[in-house]
Amino acid sequence: MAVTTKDIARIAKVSQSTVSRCLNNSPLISEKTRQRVLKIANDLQFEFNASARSLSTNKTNTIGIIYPDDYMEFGVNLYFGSLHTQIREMLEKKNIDLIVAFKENRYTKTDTIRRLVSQKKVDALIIAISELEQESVEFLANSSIPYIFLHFYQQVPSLKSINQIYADHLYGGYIATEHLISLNHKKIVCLTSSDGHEYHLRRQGFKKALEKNNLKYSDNLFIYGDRSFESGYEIGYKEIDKIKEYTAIFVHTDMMAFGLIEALKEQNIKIPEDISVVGYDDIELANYFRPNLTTVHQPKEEIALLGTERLLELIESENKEKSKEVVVKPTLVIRKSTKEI
Amino acid sequence: MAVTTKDIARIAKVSQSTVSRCLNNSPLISEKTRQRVLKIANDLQFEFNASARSLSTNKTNTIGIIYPDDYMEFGVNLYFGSLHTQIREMLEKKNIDLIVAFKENRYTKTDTIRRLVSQKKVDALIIAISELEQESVEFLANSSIPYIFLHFYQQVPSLKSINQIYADHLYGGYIATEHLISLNHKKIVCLTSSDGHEYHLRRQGFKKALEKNNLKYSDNLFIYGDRSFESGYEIGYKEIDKIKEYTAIFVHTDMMAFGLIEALKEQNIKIPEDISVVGYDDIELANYFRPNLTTVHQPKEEIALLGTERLLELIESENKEKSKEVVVKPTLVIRKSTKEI
DNA sequence: CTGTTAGCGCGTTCAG
DNA sequence: CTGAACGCGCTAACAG
Repeated sequence: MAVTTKDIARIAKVSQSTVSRCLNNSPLISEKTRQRVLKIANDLQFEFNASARSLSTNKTNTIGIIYPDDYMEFGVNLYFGSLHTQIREMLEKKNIDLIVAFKENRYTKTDTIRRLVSQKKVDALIIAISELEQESVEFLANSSIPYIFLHFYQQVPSLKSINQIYADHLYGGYIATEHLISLNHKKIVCLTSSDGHEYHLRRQGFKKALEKNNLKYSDNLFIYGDRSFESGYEIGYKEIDKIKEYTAIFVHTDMMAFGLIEALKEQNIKIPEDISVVGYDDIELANYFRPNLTTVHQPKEEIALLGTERLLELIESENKEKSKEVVVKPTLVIRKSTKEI
Repeated sequence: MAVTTKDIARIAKVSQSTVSRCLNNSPLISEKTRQRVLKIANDLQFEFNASARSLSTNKTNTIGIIYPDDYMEFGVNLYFGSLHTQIREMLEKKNIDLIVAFKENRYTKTDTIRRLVSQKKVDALIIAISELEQESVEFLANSSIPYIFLHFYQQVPSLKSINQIYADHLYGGYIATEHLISLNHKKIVCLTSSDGHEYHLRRQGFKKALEKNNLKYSDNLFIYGDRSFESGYEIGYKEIDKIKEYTAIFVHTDMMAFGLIEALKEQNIKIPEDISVVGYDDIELANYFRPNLTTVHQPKEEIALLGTERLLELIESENKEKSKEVVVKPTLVIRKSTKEI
């Protein structure tokens, strides 16, 4: 049987409330009884009953994180892995547990965010998905729970502003393209994805760079894939004629870039001699594939760090009104898949 | 403010316990009041307060999973990704939340398993690490909480047996080696890891296959790395002279195999023409790297499935006495990195 | 079928 | 400084 404060009280011959005070470092306790009680608690390996404590303090010491449904898909997983590491690190320091979840239960079709909050299972929520129904966003905004969006960048008109931190994808698209242009490439094509607002922004960055450099822009410059290795590979064959007309290609996910490169290699097209390739994400794999991929580094560590910091601040300060948006800039990592012409 | 059963009771003009009964599908409630109460609860988007409920039922509807500390390292992450997917799937059906944790808090140096159990934060525990202090194992065995070890295969002498499910690594080592032998390879070397009991077993399987086929075995046939891509790559250079003496190499992790292959390619050694390579793990990446890797498939989906199934069974049946060990066999996936000579 | 009561383990007044 | 008493929200006897 688990040991309770009552048990300790009986053994120490004090009241249960005294035990509670000792264990919570209340100042109004004599040093002597504190020592005695602490010793007993220690000997018995006492731990508070989390439910009871939560019930009376209204704090669970648990936070929830909502991951995208395709979290476990290859590539996505890689992307979030390092984010998760950062978050873990910070929570560990505060001894906060982490419930991982997805926005919807696929069987019962219930909204997990709403459930976790309403059930008071978590003290705060990290939303690590980039798209969320307005309804859920409003629910959160109207609830009293602290939350932070990582990777969210859509305005919800009915709300002034929400706590969020995200990368500047337009800028990422811009610097990738600028890099190619600086290497004298003038014929640049783009492999992107039709779903996901971030890809839209990356396309805009691409366009902006072209226009700034007086290169001709057209919607025709986009080839659409689904972000996966397989998709890149397939397009490397299907669209080979089109791709051959260009000297450089900007691919909107590293995984697609790897697939594409593989297909091109198989068709005896050399990277970067025949065509330069820039990826996006900078997943760890970019170091392993040959040629090492030049890519846009997503500042995931920074996002996780700043986001979690902010969240902990919100939890502790009870000062939930001030909402804050932070935009962080991606950077370009130049490796071996791009070359001057 | 959150709505409680008391609020509903007030509105419905019944007692709080009636509300509780309705919401818990108690048979002793008239259809009429049930409908009325349910409607109100629904309109108010009522959810039970998890802490209060746990406190009185002694169930949290949350289970914990303990991952290895290097979870986020590349490769390990990949390995556990698909395991996680399976687990999620099953828990979702039962509407059980998942707390992910590591066995020790690196800051406070406290034992997470003990804490989660003692605090009663979880109803059950999945231990997805392959090594654990005997002390913790005993703690679990003596606690009344259901738990299951995935990937554990060490006997704890003081205990009769524990709930565990694991892959047969000796067999895995055996079939990989047998495959090479069946392709007429007689000079086979092995790239393994010194830490981790599973690698020891894989080496034993290797030895067994050699001996069964009357091939000379010696401890000299082992090269030791640290399981990473980098390690495989480095060894591909450092040990090149040794490796060249063999026609096949059995590498104990896919990631090391990829690193090794890369290094060999750079030295103009062709796979599989010059040397056949068999990996171990069958991570998804094995489909992407060229040549596609022949490897031993870890039955991770099966482990996750059987393990979680068993755990849910334990939770529901309260029948925790019967412990059970399940061993699952890995299989060989033949791709392009091995060749007959 | 329904209401009343006690209790889960802990924090927190309120007295002393 | 300490103890008695109450409440957090819910389930589970026990009476009717």
